[in-house]
Amino acid sequence: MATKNRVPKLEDVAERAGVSPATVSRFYNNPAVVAPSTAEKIRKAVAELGYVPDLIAGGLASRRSRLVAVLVPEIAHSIFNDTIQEMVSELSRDGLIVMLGLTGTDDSGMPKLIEAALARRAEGVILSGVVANDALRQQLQGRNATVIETWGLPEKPIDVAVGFSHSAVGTDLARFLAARGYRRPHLVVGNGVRARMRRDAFLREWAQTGRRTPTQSEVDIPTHFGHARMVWRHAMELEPKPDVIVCGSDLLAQGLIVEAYAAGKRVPHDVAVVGFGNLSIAGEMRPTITSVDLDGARIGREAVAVLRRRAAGEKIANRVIDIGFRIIARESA
Amino acid sequence: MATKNRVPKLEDVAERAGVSPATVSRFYNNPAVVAPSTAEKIRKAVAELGYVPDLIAGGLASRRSRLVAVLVPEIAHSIFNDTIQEMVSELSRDGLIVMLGLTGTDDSGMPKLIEAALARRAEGVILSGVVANDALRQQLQGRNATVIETWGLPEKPIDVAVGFSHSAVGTDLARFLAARGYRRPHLVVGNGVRARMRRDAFLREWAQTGRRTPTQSEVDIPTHFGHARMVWRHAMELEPKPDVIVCGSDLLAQGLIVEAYAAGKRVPHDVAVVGFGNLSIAGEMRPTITSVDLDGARIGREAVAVLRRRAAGEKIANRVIDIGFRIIARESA
DNA sequence: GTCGATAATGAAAGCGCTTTCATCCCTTTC
DNA sequence: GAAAGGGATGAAAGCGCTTTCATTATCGAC
Repeated sequence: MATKNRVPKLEDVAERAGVSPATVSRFYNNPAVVAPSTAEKIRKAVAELGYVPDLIAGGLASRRSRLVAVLVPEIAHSIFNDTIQEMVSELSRDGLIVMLGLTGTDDSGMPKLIEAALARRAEGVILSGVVANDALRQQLQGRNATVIETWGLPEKPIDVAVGFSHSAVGTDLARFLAARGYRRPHLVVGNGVRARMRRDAFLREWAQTGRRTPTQSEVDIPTHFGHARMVWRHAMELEPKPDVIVCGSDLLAQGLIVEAYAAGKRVPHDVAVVGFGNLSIAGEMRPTITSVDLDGARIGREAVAVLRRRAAGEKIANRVIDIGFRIIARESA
Repeated sequence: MATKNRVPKLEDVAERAGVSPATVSRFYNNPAVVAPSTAEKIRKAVAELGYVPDLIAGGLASRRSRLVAVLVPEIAHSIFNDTIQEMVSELSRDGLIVMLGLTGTDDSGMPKLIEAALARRAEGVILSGVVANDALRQQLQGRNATVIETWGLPEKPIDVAVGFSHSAVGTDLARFLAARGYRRPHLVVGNGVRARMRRDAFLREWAQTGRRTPTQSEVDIPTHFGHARMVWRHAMELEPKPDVIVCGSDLLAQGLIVEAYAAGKRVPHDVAVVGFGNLSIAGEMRPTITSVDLDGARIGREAVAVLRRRAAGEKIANRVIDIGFRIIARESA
């Protein structure tokens, strides 16, 4: 309101406060060095003018974008949401903003989004999943952005990775179910890299014990509630019937329980079900759902922690951070 | 790889292609005016150098940030996710990036995030919900950013609003249930402005017909699956028992159906349930859930359409866009 | 009182682009 | 064949900050 029709700039504040632009800049970026009385004058001028610093100009001059790109396949039904939630909250605490990019479940949007992130000179790029494409790896390499791959544990990360071993999940799940006495698991496998890694490890482990090969259904990712009808029908047609259905997500597991109810069957009495992800519904469903707990929020926290250490100039010794997982035994299996 | 240890800039491309920097800039921003042969030389130089334009510098010079801020309360369980999904996809098609901000369910993070958005000279600020705080309205006003309030229909929008009338939902729901012959609705009300608007309108309409006042439970927002146990218990203790439970979200409705199953009751035979939001599960649950369809994706599309029209210099005649809603009658009520 | 150290500030040169204005060189047109 | 028009390009002045380096003021120590 003070000035007419013009967004006030640093210079205007400086003039009004009777100091040089350099001092106003310091007031924002290095307040410790400006004298309290001067700071007060500046604060007053800022308030009167309604000045908001232009971080675009600032970013150009300081070569710091204060921007972190977070790229995920999708957000509508996503298991990544806890991770995103945590990252966005944490980053904004540091004055960083996040650019959200949706790559599509097939990651086809990735190249353009990475280019967009680099074009904005993002200080960090956080990807869900491991980048397989070599050209992309190249492009990400050698920029001065921290690149964090999440939800997987690549042998050679582009830069840093935070996740857990999908193979280990498959193996442990096989052991867990064998130990509980299940004989005929049916695997519901999402058509994505990670789901297949779990499946393969499961099959490998299961074969070790000389049992017969589990049956399988394939579903599109993200697997969700609505897939349950088809999976249920398929599973119930099998002969012999499976005694446990291993799902790629808790939502699908929940859906199967509902199908069971609707069909007058009981979980786990007639068939057991195990989920994946340990979403809040897993503990809230009736029966509660046995699931694999992943702590998505922790992935977010660790990723941000890496960014912070980089910003502080620390070397990152451990470039592959395994946050592990836990199989949570509940009522459904 | 071509240059050692230095991110190539526009000038480097120009030099390598044997043209002036201005021409390279035009190659990106106004390709129609550069001669095909020149364009080819530039393309080659760009590829060899691995050049990526610096949009921060570009933004400063052109006064276009190509950034829009999307501010929502939370993302982990959010009904806004379809809207966000749609907006992000659409915007990135236009070469715009989105800054995602989480304001918290009480919107306490809003001021800082708005400041952050303005500091980046965001071209658009999309808020979920209507802004009540006057200081914030002021701050948003008069910048040259398009401000879009969503999911509500304020009388006086800050700039543009895209949403639907929560009061109308309440009224229609009351009529709908009355027409179906229900007598004793129990309302589950989230402790937020919008839920209360629906509740108040429902009560008003219900009172019109001279029926007795519905019972209520209050729950925290976002309302979700896990609230169902408590709500179910509460509802079943009422005397006389409600014949229909009206929920603030489909997830809660789904939870109630599961509680009913677990208690050996049937929906809608023993008690009916209606949801809100028409998430995909509403149509997939057994029984399918009667719900209020809102088309969150459409809100996203309309918001982006407004941004596009502004960018094209059009005047926005209709500043309050009502996308309406539909009550979808299904099995649960 | 003088000297050196320290704290606070200012002057000015960029940061890597965009865009206006001017220039040059071909086509057309009569 | 000259004038007019238009297409393609270049030169140069910023965009609004940050940051280095220099300068001035202040203070304690001798």
